[in-house]
Amino acid sequence: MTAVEPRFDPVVHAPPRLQVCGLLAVVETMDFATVREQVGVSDSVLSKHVKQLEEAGYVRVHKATRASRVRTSLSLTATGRAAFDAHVAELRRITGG
Amino acid sequence: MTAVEPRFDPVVHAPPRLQVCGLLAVVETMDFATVREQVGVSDSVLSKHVKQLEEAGYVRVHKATRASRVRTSLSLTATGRAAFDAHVAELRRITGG
DNA sequence: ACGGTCACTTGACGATCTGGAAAGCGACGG
DNA sequence: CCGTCGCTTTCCAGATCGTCAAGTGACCGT
Repeated sequence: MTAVEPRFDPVVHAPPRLQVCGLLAVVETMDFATVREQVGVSDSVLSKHVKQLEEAGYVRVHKATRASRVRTSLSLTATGRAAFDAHVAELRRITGG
Repeated sequence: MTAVEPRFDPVVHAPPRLQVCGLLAVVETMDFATVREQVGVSDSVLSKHVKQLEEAGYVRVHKATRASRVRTSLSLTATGRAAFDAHVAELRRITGG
């Protein structure tokens, strides 16, 4: 529905969020903790970036009880994938991909 | 798995500077005015970004009198090209390219 | 039931970064 | 001289960022 024209998306472009999107782009879902380790940031930092991605409608946050603990898992929404793809396309264009 | 450590270069990563580097990467030299038009920013903004790239040793600024006017032309230094290439490689890695 | 721990979340805060507007500046051209 | 061109610099106000500390809710051991 929402036409995603290739352009710079500041929500996606910030390094930590670009990494999160990049990780989520190749899997169906990834645990909060795993993303945090891969990105190499603190809980609070990841939490804040995830919140921004969530508010932009790019990431879905799912909480489920696993191993007697509430674990948070993240996944890209269709909108998020579109935004990420568009942004990557734009990056390639700019960087002479 | 060890946490992936992204070597983002903040000097190159900012949108306007990424664009400047992208432009300069495919030509030997480009006029200040042409870069300004391509990037779509004001004189002052471009000037400030160019200054940062220059201080990082990524861009060389050359002033020459042409048509009775001092024209400024920009070009990537070897260091700048290396930094840009490395950054683009990092972007591709992160974005799954 | 109660304190402690886990897995995040939120708030406070200082530091950094940006772009726009406008004044500055050196080199011509009239 | 004075004005214009082509940037440069300064001032400013807003946005963003990461750190640290405190907060929240669920669950576990005692």
